[in-house]
Amino acid sequence: MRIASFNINGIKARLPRLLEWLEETQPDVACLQEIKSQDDGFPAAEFEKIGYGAIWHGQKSFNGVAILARGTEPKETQRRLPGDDDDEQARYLEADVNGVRIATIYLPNGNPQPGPKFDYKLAWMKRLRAHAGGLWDLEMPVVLAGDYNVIPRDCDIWAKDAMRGDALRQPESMAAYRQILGDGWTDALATHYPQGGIWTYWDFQAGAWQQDHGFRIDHLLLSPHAADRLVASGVDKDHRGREKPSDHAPTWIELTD
DNA sequence: ATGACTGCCTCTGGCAGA
Repeated sequence: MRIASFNINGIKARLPRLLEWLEETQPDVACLQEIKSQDDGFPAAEFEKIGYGAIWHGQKSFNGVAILARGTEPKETQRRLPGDDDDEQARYLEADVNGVRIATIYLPNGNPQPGPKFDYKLAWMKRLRAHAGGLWDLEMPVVLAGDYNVIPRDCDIWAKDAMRGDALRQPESMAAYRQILGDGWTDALATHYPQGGIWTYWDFQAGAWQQDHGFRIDHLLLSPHAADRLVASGVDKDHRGREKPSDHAPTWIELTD
């Protein structure tokens, strides 16, 4: 079972790239972020045509998440991250697919920091940790897949000192991420690439892609029942180099059936 | 380094992204 996470940065602008990627790599589940579309603009029929069921949680202009499943309909279990009734941002969606609980996560960027946006990021991470605790208690395979907007380690970025003042690399956000791992969640790509050097994001600006100035911010976190089944993981890097790409590359894991 | 790119909705320029 292949489960992928892909921040597509606009589902309308990226539809050709997205359909091409689905047909080429045939993921069983695709967790999407930044669809930047309202619910009624979501191109569900396009996915149905190539055999994917879908659920989505959209928002005008920004954010927005979706889960696609090959040959089945994802069974929605949660539509928003609990813990703040005033939070209107579409950043979380969760479903069961073939016995695996899967969440698509678009964690707040948090810039500029310090400031209210960074406070929102840290509060959101606290809520995520609390909700993950409840999922842990299900004692089923759980995969928390998404754009975490956290660079976990020095070896997860092209230069040790790059992005130093950025919300993606602040001690508080890195510590909050480590805290979730400390609860027992497995960072799949860190397991397979302990030395780092594997990127999931390259900025559109300043020739970052051409110079391979990237970093790793898209993560798949696994509960013990999922981690036991983990056999492979990777990044579909070549899709970042195509025409009109997202600034993120698809990131995936393979679980045994 | 002030910016660089890109998508979105449209106040077609301002905002957000990372």
